[in-house]
Amino acid sequence: MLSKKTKYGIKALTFIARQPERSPVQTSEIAKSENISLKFLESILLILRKSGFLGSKKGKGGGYYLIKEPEDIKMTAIIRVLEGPIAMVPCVSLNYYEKCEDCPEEKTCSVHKLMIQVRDSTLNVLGDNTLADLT
Amino acid sequence: MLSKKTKYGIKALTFIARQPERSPVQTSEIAKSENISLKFLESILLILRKSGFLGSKKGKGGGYYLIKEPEDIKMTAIIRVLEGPIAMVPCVSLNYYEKCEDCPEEKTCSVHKLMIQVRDSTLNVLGDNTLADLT
DNA sequence: ATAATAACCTACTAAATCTATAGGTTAATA
DNA sequence: TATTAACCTATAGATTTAGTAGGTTATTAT
Repeated sequence: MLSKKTKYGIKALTFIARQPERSPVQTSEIAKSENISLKFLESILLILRKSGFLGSKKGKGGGYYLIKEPEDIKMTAIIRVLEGPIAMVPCVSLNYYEKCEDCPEEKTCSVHKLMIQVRDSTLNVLGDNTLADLT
Repeated sequence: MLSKKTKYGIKALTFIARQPERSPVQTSEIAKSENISLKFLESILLILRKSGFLGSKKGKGGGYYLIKEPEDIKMTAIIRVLEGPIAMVPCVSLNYYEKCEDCPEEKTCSVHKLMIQVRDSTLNVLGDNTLADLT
């Protein structure tokens, strides 16, 4: 299940990407328009800024803006930052690999075998989609 | 992230499917071999029996056995029973559909658009794989 | 019959995670 | 100088997960 954090994060990024101009968008505007708790959204946008997706400007007329072009922002990158690993088990994760305690060898593990396939197909979809595709 | 419940369930089913004979396999044998808590595994196998994947036999020489051929058991079915919806958001779930409270219209929702693609690709993988493929 | 076995059932709990709130501080603008 | 909006820290309620505890029921072997 996708967390609300990730869900709201994607919605917010899409909202910003949809702006006709590149001027900063305020958190409150996004929160209101997308029905997201203001404080919760604040923390999400902060993460996205620190991860290099957004720039920010303080004070009146401030807000958040995209640093790169929507075409250059892959959904894999966004989801990895907000949700964590794309793989459904750590032992098939490319970016967050971890060995299973219970499993003696991955080669013969049925879950491993299956989840590699799921990971790859998900990775294909998320790698093919950019923010621009969701606009 | 895949729950341990589902992970263990798949492992247990694979273990049973791997048996050369169709005689019942005891929970304790699976638990020991796959490093799974006995009591936890008991509850999982119970679900799988009630869902029609396994048959059971009580008393000495009893245990669980497959009701259908491994080739006829799709991974979609197993995962839906143990994990719940395959979709990452309820609004794109085929079997557990639910409208999002925050989202006024799904048509223009970027998350919806993306998650439909993820759902379909995952569904393809899980629908193509049967228990026999993981043996 | 009786003892042993293994599935079956109910209830509970510790831990982790998620979602959100509260209450501020800092920097930029009017 | 006041206002604005990002930034930061801490906390708390709710939910889910993973597992434990302690039994009952049905089948088989002695």
